[in-house]
Amino acid sequence: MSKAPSPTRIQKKNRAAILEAALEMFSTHGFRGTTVDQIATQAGLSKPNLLYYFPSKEAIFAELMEALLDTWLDPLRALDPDGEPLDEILAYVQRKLQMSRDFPRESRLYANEIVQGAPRLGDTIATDLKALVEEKSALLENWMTAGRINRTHPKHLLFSIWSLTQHYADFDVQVRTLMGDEDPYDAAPDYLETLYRRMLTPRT
Amino acid sequence: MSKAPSPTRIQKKNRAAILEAALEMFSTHGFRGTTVDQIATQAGLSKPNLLYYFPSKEAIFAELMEALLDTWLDPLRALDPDGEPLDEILAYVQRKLQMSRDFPRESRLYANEIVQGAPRLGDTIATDLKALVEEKSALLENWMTAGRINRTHPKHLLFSIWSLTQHYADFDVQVRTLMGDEDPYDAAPDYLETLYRRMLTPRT
DNA sequence: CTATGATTTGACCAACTGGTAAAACTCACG
DNA sequence: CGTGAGTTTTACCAGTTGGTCAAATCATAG
Repeated sequence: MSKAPSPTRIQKKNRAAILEAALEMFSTHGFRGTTVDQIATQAGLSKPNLLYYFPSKEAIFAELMEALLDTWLDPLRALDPDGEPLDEILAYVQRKLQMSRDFPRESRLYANEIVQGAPRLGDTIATDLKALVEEKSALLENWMTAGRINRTHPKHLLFSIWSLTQHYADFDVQVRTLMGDEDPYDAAPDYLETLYRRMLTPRT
Repeated sequence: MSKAPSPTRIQKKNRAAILEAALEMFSTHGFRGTTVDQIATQAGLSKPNLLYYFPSKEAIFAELMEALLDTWLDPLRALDPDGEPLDEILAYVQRKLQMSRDFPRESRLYANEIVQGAPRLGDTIATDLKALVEEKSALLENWMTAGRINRTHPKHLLFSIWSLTQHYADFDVQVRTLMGDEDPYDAAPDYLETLYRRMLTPRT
């Protein structure tokens, strides 16, 4: 069996600092646009020192991506089959919007990766994400068939939720430039709630 | 006055080939992720030969961006104050969706730039785009005040249109992976039309 | 054909980048 | 305090990259 060497206090601190710095840099400059030196400096280390903690630039990115995906799908997983459909969906939208506000860098890291064709992520999308999406769109389909929400295309519904919420993180610069003083997140929750309520409330 | 040397046949052909190749590479690998050699090869030229037509990698990118922005805003410019509000908006949505289908690389190029903080575009957004957005959101505001469409936040309305339509180009890999055989653009027009119709049709 | 400007190429370079090796230092623990 | 593992630094390297330059080649008007 492989012995897991328990990390020292310094290891824990430095690995965390590196991942934090890497998230900052990768999310704004992309993988190729980020240098190991930049990450090291941002983390307060020298380049060889950083490479003492991670074997390569790729390894840092990979670890970041893995952690990201795990938390990224949580809001969707939480969509409860036993809840009230409209409430469940609206709550999902708000959770997703909250993630854009709280973890914009993670959102941009993901966006960067997908826009460039998901070169380091393709498999995970095709398996984990795909499975989850199939499960949840079947659930949406059932709710529609039962007449509990308006009929529409379940997958496009999911895409629209992702796109609308992540837009506030991914296009943050543009959104803020165009909104001036007004904080985008002041009106966004209301806007999205209204949108999906009108979209999905069953016609009586 | 500066004399504009009229481009030869070869110049026209090669400059076009370079811009086409650069669009392909920049949109999938980003600025830093693309090498001049890659662009040259893709365009069927040698690297020094490419640099005979453009002074630098930056210059290629800049020319691409300028051309992009011009066409990118056309659909919004076409929003007609004298048209029937709901029809105008729905038509705008479809035009934008059509652009995602026809020019996905341009959409991804733009997305790449914005996600990374618009380092080479900041000014244009703050001036040209901002002016256009102010004008059109005032128009939307008027339509709402006149009760011709449901009241909502005009800028968030615009953001939502951009995000929903561009998502199909920017996240193309993810969308197609999750939809399997089904072509996303089969159902997308209908989905978006329904969404905005329900969202905006005035309550009688 | 030929001269002249337009185009293309091969050789090259300096800066940068990811990564390595080994020496030097630090720190916890007996 | 001493000692060995854990940590950090200095020096370095090989490959890549954006870009230059002068020579070679090509196209075409006269």
